[in-house]
Amino acid sequence: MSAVPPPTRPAGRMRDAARTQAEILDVATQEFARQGYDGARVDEIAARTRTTKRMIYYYFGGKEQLFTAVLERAYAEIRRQEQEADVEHLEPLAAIRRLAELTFDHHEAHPDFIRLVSIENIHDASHMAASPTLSKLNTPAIDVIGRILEAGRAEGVFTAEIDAVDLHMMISSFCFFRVANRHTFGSLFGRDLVAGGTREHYRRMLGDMVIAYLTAPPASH
Amino acid sequence: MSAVPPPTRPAGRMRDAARTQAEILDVATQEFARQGYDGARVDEIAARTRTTKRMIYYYFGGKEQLFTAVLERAYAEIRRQEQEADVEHLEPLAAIRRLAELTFDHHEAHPDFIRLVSIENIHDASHMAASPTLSKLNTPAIDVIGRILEAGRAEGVFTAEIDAVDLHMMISSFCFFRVANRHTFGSLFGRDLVAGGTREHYRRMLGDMVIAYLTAPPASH
DNA sequence: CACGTAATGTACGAACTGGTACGTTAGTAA
DNA sequence: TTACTAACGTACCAGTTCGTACATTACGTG
Repeated sequence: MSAVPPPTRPAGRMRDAARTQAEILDVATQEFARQGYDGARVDEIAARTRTTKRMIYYYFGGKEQLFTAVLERAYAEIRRQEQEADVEHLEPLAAIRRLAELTFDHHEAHPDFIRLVSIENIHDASHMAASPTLSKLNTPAIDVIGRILEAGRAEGVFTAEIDAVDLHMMISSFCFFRVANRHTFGSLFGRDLVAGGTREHYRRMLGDMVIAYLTAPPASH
Repeated sequence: MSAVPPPTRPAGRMRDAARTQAEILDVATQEFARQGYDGARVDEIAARTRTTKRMIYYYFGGKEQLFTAVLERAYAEIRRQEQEADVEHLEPLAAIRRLAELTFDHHEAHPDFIRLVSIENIHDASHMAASPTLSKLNTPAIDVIGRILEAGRAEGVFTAEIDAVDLHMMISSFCFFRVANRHTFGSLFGRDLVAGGTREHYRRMLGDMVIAYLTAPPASH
């Protein structure tokens, strides 16, 4: 019978500022996403870390700044993935559908991020407003959409008069709602929007919706 | 110089259970919507009431049950308004557009309700799940959409194969996102989705989107 | 190998927060 | 009028929660 082994640290340096900070951010992201800003506990975040609460204040200053740091890292990751998206070599119709699908997949793959955004909206985006990093965040996705829209209109396949930001909003709202509101929606209508087999169904619905809007005969507007 | 007058009660009975409960629910709705569940303070709710904290526990039992009661009343009000909607005398196309507009207007008019739903989703709809009132809530809007869809297909104007719940989701997602995410969206893209002059713009966009989807030529699906 | 500093751990406190024990009063029915 | 109960108020507590003072140690540098 061996005693419970003491919690082993990952090999390497015992003191590693970068790793400690990253670990705190990882745990804090989970904790904030699951419990909300006020629901999350600094002690709980610390306990789930290899280090102590002292380090949270040492590196981040406080709960508020920790949450801001969590948001900043989450958005940075989004932007990174957005820049990887390569759809501009496609025909405008295919490009838009592909972009919508990438947005769709991204929302489904990052429910914690969706929750953080919901939480930040409950707080009137006060952390974002106070963060130079976040308020000056440029979003490459908008430029991509803008160029596709331009190409599509030049070719005559897009009839709708909509700009890039609004189209991005249309796509995001569908993807965001499906993930963010799945609990109340499921409870009210008995339908799990994120259930296994439904993914392709909603993915196609989104693409069809966006394409239908962009290509609708002008009469119906 | 007269002293500050003691807080005068509204005329009538001094002790009125129904009025006290309603007042607590009013304040609690505001407080929960603005601060979130964990951010809201029972003491603060009580302080903003004509009565004391003791009454909250007397009538509702605790913070958790108070939040559930707030949710129940908010959803009851929604259902009441849904039942007033009278669109089935219209042509299918006009009926759907009108229904979408009513949903749109309702979301814009009740931002507190939107926030409560966001908050409840952060908590995985646990209060709804525990409330018999809320989990057995039937939603007349779905039946209305179902009948309009049927009529529209019978007339041949609707080509899309979509059921009532999914169409409701499509409409709700647009309306919900616009209100719920206006803060982060505004911060990121510098566009206020709920600004004064933009209402008609987004209202039309929603209607066009839904109609375009429902009437799109089958080839594009 | 000494030494300075960044990095870390321990212990603790002040304020807050949900909840309750206990006492009081307005309204009502007989 | 009297007596009873629903409705209400005050004071308080126990546990929690963010934050910090102080001590300590690993690690790079010369």
